[in-house]
Amino acid sequence: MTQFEAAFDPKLSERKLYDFWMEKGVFKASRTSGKKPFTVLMPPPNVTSQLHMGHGTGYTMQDILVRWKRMKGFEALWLPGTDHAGIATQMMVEKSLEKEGTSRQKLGRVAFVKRCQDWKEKYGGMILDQFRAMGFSCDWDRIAYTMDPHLSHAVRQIFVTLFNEGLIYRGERLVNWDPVLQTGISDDEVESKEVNGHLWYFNYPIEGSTEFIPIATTRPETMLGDTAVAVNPDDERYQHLIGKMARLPLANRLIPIIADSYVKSEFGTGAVKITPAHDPNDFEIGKRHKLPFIDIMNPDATLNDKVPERFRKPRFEARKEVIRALKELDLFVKEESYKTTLPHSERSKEVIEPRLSLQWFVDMKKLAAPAIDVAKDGRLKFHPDLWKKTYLHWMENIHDWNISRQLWWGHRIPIWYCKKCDGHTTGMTDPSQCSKCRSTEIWQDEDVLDTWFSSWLWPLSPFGWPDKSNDLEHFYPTDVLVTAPEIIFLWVARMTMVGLKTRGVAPFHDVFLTATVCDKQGRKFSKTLGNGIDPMEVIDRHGTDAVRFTAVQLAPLGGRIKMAPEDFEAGGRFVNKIWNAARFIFNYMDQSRPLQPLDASKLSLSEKWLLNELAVAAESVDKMLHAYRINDAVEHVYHMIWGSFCDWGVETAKNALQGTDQGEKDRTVSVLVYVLDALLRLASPVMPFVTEEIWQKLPKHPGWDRPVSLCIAAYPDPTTLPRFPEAAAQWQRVQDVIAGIRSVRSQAGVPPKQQLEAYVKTDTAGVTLLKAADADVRRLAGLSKLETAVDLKRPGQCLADVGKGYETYVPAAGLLDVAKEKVRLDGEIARIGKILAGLESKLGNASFADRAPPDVVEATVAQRDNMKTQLAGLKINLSALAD
RNA sequence: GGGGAUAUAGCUCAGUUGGUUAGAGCGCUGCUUUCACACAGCAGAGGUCCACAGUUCGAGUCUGUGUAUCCCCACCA
Repeated sequence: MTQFEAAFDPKLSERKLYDFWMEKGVFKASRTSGKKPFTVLMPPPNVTSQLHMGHGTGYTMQDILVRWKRMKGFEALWLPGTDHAGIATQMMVEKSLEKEGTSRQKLGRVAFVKRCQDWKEKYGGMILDQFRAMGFSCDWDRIAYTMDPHLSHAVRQIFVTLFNEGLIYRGERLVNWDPVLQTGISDDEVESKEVNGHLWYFNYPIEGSTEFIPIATTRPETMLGDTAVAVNPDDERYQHLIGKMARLPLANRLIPIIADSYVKSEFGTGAVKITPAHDPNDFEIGKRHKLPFIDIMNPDATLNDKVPERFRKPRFEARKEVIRALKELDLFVKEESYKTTLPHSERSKEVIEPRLSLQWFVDMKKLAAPAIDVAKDGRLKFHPDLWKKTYLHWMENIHDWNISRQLWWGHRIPIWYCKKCDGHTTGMTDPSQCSKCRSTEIWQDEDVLDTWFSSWLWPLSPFGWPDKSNDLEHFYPTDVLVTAPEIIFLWVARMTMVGLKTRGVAPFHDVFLTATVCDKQGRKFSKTLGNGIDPMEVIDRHGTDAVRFTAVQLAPLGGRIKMAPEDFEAGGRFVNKIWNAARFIFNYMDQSRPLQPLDASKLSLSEKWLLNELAVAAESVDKMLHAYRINDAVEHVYHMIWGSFCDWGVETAKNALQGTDQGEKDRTVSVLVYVLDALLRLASPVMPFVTEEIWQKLPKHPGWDRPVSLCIAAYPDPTTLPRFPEAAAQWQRVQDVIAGIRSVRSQAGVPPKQQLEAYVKTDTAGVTLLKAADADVRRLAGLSKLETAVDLKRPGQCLADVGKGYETYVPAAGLLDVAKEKVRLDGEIARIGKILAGLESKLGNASFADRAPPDVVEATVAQRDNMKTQLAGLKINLSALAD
């Protein structure tokens, strides 16, 4: 006899079952199974990261989809992996070096890269262990890492391909320079933040005149790199100065006063200092007017030797020094408070310094065009749809992508420069001579590639691209990508572009953007706020199934998820409920008698209703999952199990189970097990552990398949599940009567234990139904006696419930509080009266009958009549109270 | 500055193409410790669906305006 413990122990069960799944290889995807593939790419987490509730929720959604498809008979592949996370990892390693009192410079490149690898080996696996704890059903045999040899090979291939097509080029540009990390970063790694700054006003003397030109700036220190002052060509105040020279204070250089329509006369003084090497706008103006570019900063954002010694300090100190110096010269005019938005580095949080440097770029325009098309014509869909606009907006205004990073951790740029000529050499193997002049004096670029330049190949490289592997042919394109909206540009858009470029097909047809997980105040989880929830901690407390269930139940399509640690209690209760329902059924199961197949001719009304509910629920779940409305699907599972199965199905079964008829007992258990089996299947993708634990104890039901694990058992198919719509509607009527009696009982303060008698006046069909369900009604409503008739005479003193198609009387001598009952009936009469009045006036409106569709009018009439009957019934009962 | 989203019960949210008496979970109140489960059962209270105007026989649902909150994008020194 199978043991059924009094309570489900997640800790014990989870480890055991995950090992069991691994051992049986149920998550492995095979190319040769003949099944249709369903492929999902796991967005590779950074090797450095820890599992947080964002992963917890987003990845659980993926797991649900994958498990669901697997059970539906697809060859489901969920591909796991990690990302080397260039900047993040390098930052972590540098920090730990700093603690040791050393630095990457002291260590040297080779040793430093080794340290990064060690770091990855040590900490890289932690998040994956946490994924196992979450029960994720990925194919671990296929795990990929962006620095794996064959993935690195793919990176090199795409670089070489794009370079040869002229889509990768080197240029001196103003890039977003992170002075802390000392590398350029892409536009997408920059975040604008509003800061309280100042606007300072200075005077620049005009050469050969006593006049001054006043300028305003938020960054006085950059004036040392000014190479012009610009005014609007139509600005009358400055017409006479255009073409003259100003003497740049402190630097003591002559700079021209130029006219450019970029300048807004109404802002500041209408005259702008131009620093082409340190401001993106000034850079453009500098190019237009062929101005000199003077770079006055070192990589760490201290001012360099292009400026007088006094100012060679960190940029913000230099700023103060410049102001002080201008005051000394009496050129300082005034200071105003000013709110402005400044670019900050996403990683180091430091203010970005626009810096002139030589970088490698990808020309994105050509790559973007097909990626725009697929989104527009629906080959690529977004869920929720509104993200399509965001995607298209970015694609249509795409900037070239700076892919070089002045880091050591990453894929080194496969370009060799020549000492003899200006040749750039690349190729799939390291060259030994310059491709242009054949010189052997060549050296490789010191920089590495942006991490995203490897992650954009995620739909390709793990499957073996650029080789034409069977895996690639089989699993590409993948099906759905589930990820956070923050990385639509960084990742989703770029994967789409490179997928189309290399394969001609978008790498997925659906993109599901997850909601952001926030605390109850709607603030994003952040380390500094300390408002985050540690998934491992809540798993420890409530179990993985509870965490998975709660996380996805709270997650609507898009938007925000407000989450608190105590929310997971709800999931825990649900797990407990399922466990106990199963345990109850087990108590009545006799292992010596085999389960019977479903026999529709022998089913009771309530059983037909329950089976019908199951079919309806399975259909809803299927529909919701297809639409990626995972929270709604989970909600349906919850209501089916708790509301329909436990509250009604199991309760009504108790009559037979606790009765004496052994045949009826066996038959009832068989029906319950059939439904339970289906429900475990239905819930398995969401709560894989508790469902498997129960399912393994369950004897095989002849109505179901029995593979080694529930994870690969057939998902309930709404098209083949039996349905009994008529019986379901009939049982609904019985439920109404039961609910009415319970309500009356509760309002009269009669304890549940106290048996009552009830008399129901109803139509012929109702009488037949209630007679058939006599035992059920008596049990569920707590009756010692139930009498039904069409022409039932109202007993004397009684409580009454008047509903649709029936009137119930409960003799209440000694129970009845006349005053209270009168208040209740008055309330009911008022409520029904109001509804009736509304319906009457609707029907009285001539244009309603005229214009509303006939079925609506018909329904309204029927409802009006129903209300009329109910109202009359209530009034009779009210007057009878006087008896 | 541009674009987008949201506003429904104390809280978090459902509410499909306009059409029966606007729903759920949590919380709250009352009754019940009946042998699956008190992590439970049963019953109940609680909503002028942000405001105003409009379209319509009919609006939580469609349109406009306003208000509030949030997000994304953007080079005004």
